[in-house]
Amino acid sequence: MSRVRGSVTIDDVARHVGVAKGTVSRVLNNYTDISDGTRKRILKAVQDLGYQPSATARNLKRGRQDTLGIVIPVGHGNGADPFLAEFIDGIARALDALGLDLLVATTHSRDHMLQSLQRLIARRKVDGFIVTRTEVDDARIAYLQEQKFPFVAHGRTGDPTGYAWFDIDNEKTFADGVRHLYSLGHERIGFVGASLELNFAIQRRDGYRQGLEDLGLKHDPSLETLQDLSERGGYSGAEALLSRDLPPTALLCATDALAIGAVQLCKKLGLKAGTDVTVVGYDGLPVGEYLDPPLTTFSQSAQEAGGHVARMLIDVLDGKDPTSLQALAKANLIRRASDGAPSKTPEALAKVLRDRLNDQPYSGNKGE
Amino acid sequence: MSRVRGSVTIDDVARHVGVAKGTVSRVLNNYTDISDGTRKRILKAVQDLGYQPSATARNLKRGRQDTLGIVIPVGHGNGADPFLAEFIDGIARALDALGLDLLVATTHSRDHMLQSLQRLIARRKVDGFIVTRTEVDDARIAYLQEQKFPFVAHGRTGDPTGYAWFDIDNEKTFADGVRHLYSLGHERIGFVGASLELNFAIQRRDGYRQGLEDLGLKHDPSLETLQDLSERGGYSGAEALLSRDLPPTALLCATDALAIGAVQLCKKLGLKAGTDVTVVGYDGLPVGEYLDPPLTTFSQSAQEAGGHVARMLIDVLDGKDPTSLQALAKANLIRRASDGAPSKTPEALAKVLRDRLNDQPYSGNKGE
DNA sequence: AAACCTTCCAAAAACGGTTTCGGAAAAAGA
DNA sequence: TCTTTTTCCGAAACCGTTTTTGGAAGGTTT
Repeated sequence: MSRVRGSVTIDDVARHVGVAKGTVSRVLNNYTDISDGTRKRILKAVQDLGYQPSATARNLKRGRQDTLGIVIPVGHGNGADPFLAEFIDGIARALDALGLDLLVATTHSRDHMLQSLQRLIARRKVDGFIVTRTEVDDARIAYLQEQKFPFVAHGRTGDPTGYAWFDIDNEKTFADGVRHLYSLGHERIGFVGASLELNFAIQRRDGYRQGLEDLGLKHDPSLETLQDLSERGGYSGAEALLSRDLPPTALLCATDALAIGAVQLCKKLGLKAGTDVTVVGYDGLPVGEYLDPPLTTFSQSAQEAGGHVARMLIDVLDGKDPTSLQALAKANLIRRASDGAPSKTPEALAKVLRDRLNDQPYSGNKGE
Repeated sequence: MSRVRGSVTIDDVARHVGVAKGTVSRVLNNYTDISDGTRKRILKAVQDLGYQPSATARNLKRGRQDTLGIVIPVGHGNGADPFLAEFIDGIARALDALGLDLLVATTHSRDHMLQSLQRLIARRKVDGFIVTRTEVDDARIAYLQEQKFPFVAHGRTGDPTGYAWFDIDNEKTFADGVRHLYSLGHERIGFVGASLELNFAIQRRDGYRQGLEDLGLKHDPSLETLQDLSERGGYSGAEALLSRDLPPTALLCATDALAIGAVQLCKKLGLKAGTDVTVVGYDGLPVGEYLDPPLTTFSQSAQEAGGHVARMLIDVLDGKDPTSLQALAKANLIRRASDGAPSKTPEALAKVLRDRLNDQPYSGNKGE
């Protein structure tokens, strides 16, 4: 690869003005020990020549890159996460204001993710990391802590001490979700969750259980199912729960993708979400609005979250104690039309379903 | 911001082995004038010490960053583009294989986009750019060409000569779309397009017109409408077209977002897409599958496109003539359920609509 | 045996900035 | 007027690599 630009360097400026390059540098970095006269002359020359310092040279001397990194896991074949796109936008905006940049690496396996992290650190391409989709026991976080490399996590791990994180209060949100459903009249409330490796999956399930307990509802384990984090998973999960002897009248889902699959199953069974069965998701995906029925969901602003996390990381880099940087945000309920008062008792629902629940295989055309 | 790591440098390795650092460098860069003995000793030391060269120092000397840039426009408040997320993934994967990285900047206005470009170039943070969402008359491309800075465009401009690009054959795809609808039995086919600043908008409209001409169908300008690139735009566009005296029985939409809005309007009018009116989109958004009805659409693999573009840019950096790097890809029809044979003649449809088309305002809850 | 190649590597010079050090000139104090 | 302090800036060191230069040691030719 060729190097293209014979750009103007600090030496050119210095020569042009007739000063030492150190002087130019000092002017540009706002040192005070420069007379007004030379400062002006130098500034003018900089302007005239269109000089911009080379980030590389500066970084070399300063030992800092002015670049933050994010390593994003791209799922097992499923499309890219719409949440992440907005999240990245939020980060990029916050960084832009400070003249920092964002390096994005994608990874497709756990090993590869660690490798990328190592490479970026060892080659000193970034000053810090943003870690997303934390797992209960997260190898990346362990590694970064061990290396004492600055980072901020979006989401917590099983042991959320000793590092900076920003997270949604999943427990509270899902407890609120249960409360909401109860206030609509539901008493048998099912939970379609995700595999417990991801920490938020645990938190959301716990929130669900806590919500039941708060209301004095009995926790029925048969009303809880853990599935793949996909529409397909939501489909199977809903199928499992609705085929119980006494099915739930409402399904609280850990993510919108799961909820979309659940709605899909209802449709197959001739059940209308929002009236026959209530389905609530989480993520606030914009597209939820165009589903039939429009999906009721919990939402956080991914963009705000990104900005927040970015600013936290900058604080860490500025030397703030990571331990003191831990923030919990709230998600808000967006009521659209997939929730409502139960139109049937669980018993009545069971009766309707017994007739229909024969063989209704999943029929999306995504997976295999 | 603190600099954190006192990592091992090439000097450490050299001292450890007892050679000059230049020698270590030559070993690591596969020079041939090193005896097998010292080569082995050095390699071992590198291994033992866990030495990784500093990207910054190397870049400074080589004048190359091993980093590519992408500046992505984030729309006017609408959510992040799901296409871009996959596109970026495709790029990142291709780069990863070569040890390159991707710098992502987001911008929210035209001016700001140029600024970002300038900054990244002047500070020499990237070796080349990937430009997305080309406009007919694209300031970014003009700037990059003027600066002779390497780049590849995803999509063409009005004058697609003199630079490397990768694009979908929009004309052909949309002509095919018309043909498909005609083969289903439609003869009055409407087009819901997007504002003509974006180059693909022109191409798609032209393809629509070409398709009509190929089939000997008369082009009726009143069956063509240009809208904002959003669900809301699709809604208004469909509304406009369906309220013609002799409405179309099929709507070909320039993007999925438009198609989603069009389906939304149909629903409001009590029309079922796929039977009463046919709606076809473009983008292959995964979520289209979960709409009611599942959306028929044209699809290209965003991930493949990203990989392709990345490899093209690397070719450019390797000195290939950009002019010789221009590729046209095909999009494929994904038939789901929003298309079908017309159930009514345009006259019959008009009659049904006259009764219903009173005041059915747009009722999404996104924008206002 | 002198002259000439090779082979291999040390030393030093970049790359383009920032930062430290120190000293000349000007200003202030005695 | 002579010292002391400030103000301002030049010179040089440094960041961690790559690349150029040149030369010592050994092997080949004449």
